[in-house]
Amino acid sequence: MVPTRVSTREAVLAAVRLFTAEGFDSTTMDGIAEATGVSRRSLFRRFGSKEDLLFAEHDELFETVVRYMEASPERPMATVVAAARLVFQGYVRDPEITVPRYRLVRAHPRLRDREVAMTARYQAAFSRYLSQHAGGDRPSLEVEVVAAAVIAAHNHVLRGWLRGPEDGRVWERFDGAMARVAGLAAPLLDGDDVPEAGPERVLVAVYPRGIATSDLLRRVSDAVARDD
Amino acid sequence: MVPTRVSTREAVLAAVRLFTAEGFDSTTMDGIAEATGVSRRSLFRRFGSKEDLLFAEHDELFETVVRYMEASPERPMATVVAAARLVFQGYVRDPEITVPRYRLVRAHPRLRDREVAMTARYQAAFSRYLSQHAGGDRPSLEVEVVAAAVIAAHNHVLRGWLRGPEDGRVWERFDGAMARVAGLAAPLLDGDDVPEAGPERVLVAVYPRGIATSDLLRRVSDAVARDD
DNA sequence: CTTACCCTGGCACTGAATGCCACAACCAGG
DNA sequence: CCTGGTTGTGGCATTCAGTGCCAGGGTAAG
Repeated sequence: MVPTRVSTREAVLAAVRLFTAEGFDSTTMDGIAEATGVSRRSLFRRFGSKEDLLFAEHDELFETVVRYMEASPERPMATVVAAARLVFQGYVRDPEITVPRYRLVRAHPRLRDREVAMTARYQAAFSRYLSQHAGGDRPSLEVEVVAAAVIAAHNHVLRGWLRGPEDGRVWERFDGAMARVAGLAAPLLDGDDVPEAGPERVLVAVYPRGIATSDLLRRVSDAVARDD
Repeated sequence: MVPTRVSTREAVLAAVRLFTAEGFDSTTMDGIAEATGVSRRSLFRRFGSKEDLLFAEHDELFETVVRYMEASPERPMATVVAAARLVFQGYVRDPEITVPRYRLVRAHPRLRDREVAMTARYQAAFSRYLSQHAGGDRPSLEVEVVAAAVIAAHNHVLRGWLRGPEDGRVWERFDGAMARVAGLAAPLLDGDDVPEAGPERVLVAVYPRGIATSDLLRRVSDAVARDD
């Protein structure tokens, strides 16, 4: 095993500094190679592309999170929330990278897309995990909505922190948001799809003529849910 | 106004065909230029990049959807659901592009990221719209979760359709999923639904106990549609 | 007709990204 | 010690996406 010349973190840090100083587009891989002391060729080999370099340590975190979930076969929803916590911690613990990167991301649509892809990967991983532990072959609508909600809540709190990293109440905000989402998720992940045989029921709905069909369906959905 | 040499749709269609035949990476912009009869330079000017070319008509749809929402100041949640319906329709109505593109997207991580960025744009637009109509300066946690849920439900049904476009029940599935999400959203969002005055109608439905909620919603939807 | 505008195409150039090859460091087992 | 396999590394050449610049041509307004 040949040890790598520089750690991932060192390379990312150097890249973030250069991007911030000179702008993302103006910074060349030659420049980064010179700054890190690693050849241009090796940078491409290890990190794939200039954009990927900026998110390299985040990719490593993703691997960690996936392994964590795979090792947690019980209480799926709690595991997903804990996984989201790991991700959040990945940001909060390393503001030296994540905060300036957030500024770059906001200014650069291309980098923004790259970060969005990152969170989508988490969302897909959460969906897959929840689906497997519900015994489904493909993620159900409910599972995907829950995963999306967890990610949305995570990102909501995260963006707040990234705008003002001095905030001391981040973790309370995070746990509060997750509790809110978990409360939503519980009824979604439990009942619903157990079509048991039995006598018929009657639904009577009174509603204004001209109501949007989607609104009516929502009301019916609520009524049925209350009745179950 | 000088008319454009080829329509966006023609260009996208040509690109999709080339990508499918030769592979995305092996297809050069020179090749696309030759196939469309437009110079390489003009392709870059109009579509930005090789990836963007593949999603060009989708970008136009996005503009349409945003304008639609801006023109709908009432009943925000119903508007968002209708907007999602527009997006869904954009896919279903043009399988010649969307279905082969889906295959490309599944095979190419880079293209997948690009598509994810697309849906993220919708999600952000939905959040912004809901937030404005709730009188907030920034989207609240609730608003962002609802937007994420709508997008997740949309994508869930969409992926099902993309895997098997011959499915005749897509719209029922879509409306069922949206009704489910709208049911979730109602308690999350505050003053969104003021039941308007007007003559009322009565719906009586008889159905087996234990029926899947989505099935029930579909039946109700059909009945209302017949009655309108 | 003339002016302004805008879409178009050609050309040259930068730089990201990849394939190929050689080299150096480490780790077996003989 | 050395020998072969593995793995990270650097140099070199090449392809091609993407951009800036400029020139032509067609359209609409004055």
